[in-house]
Amino acid sequence: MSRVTSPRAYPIGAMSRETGVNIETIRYYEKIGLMPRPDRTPGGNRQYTHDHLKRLSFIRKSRDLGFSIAEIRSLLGMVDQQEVSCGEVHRMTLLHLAAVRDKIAALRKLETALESMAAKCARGDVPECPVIDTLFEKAGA
Amino acid sequence: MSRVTSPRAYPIGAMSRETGVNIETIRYYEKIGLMPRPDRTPGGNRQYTHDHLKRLSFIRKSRDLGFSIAEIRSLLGMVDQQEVSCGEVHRMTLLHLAAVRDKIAALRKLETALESMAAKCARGDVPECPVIDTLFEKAGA
DNA sequence: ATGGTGCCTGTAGCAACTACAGATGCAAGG
DNA sequence: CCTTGCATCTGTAGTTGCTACAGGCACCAT
Repeated sequence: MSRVTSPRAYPIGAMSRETGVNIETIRYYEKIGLMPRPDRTPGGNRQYTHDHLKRLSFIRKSRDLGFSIAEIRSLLGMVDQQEVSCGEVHRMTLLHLAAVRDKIAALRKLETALESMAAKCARGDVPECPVIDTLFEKAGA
Repeated sequence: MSRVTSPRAYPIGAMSRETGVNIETIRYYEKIGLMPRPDRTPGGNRQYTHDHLKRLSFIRKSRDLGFSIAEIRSLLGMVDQQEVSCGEVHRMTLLHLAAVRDKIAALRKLETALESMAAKCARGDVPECPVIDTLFEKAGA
């Protein structure tokens, strides 16, 4: 049995399996320039290296953290130019954090509104529905 | 001076002003069948009634509460058929509430992750950036 | 050689709008 | 009556971040 812990070249399916990014998405990242074009086999199949894998994994993690493609592009841009300004990265992270917190706050308000709407509900199969009424309230009249 | 508190017909701009829904979006709602086609002036301009206004306002509020177009379509469907099942509306509201809570929980995790990443940061203009390192960590190796 | 995956390109679709371009409508002032 | 200028009109394309085909070769094991 051969130990294949770190194969020389990964086909796209392996990349997908390793990172959890789906194949179409990997090709999409290539198309939009987030992932570099890899070498091809004589037949035209993509052959990725371990560096590609690391990069794709970076992208995946960043996406999971809610960074936009544009933000990731900018992070990777710094990495690629080997000019990572940690201050800049920190700034981006805080900006993103603030956006996340805003979203949480907005969703909490929404949660409260939905709760109070649902609480009013008699839940019967009656035509007078407090939820619908609430939505129609002060409808610009 | 004439009191124009409730004009007979609203042009699209008035609808937009009253509801805060922007003009293109109103036309879009018409195209996808959420808003009915209004009468037109001889020249072809849309002329909305107060009922249209109420409906658009309903849509706006529902969107603000995070209901999807599909959900709103279903709510309005019940209204249109004058068969509002309050139990059904209640069920939809709770479902939506659950989705909102899930989103909040996910964002909280994300918040924590971003906080801890940002906290590690020396913030200097150094090439070694803890944030970048974190993102590259365990990159599938 | 052949079978069955795996991979290829290219296009179209999803949500829910937004942003034009280029052409009219309409209402008020002169 | 006519001009001026904002309001609207239609239709198409762009946005974000993918996903889902269709129709066709590549690759590898037997």
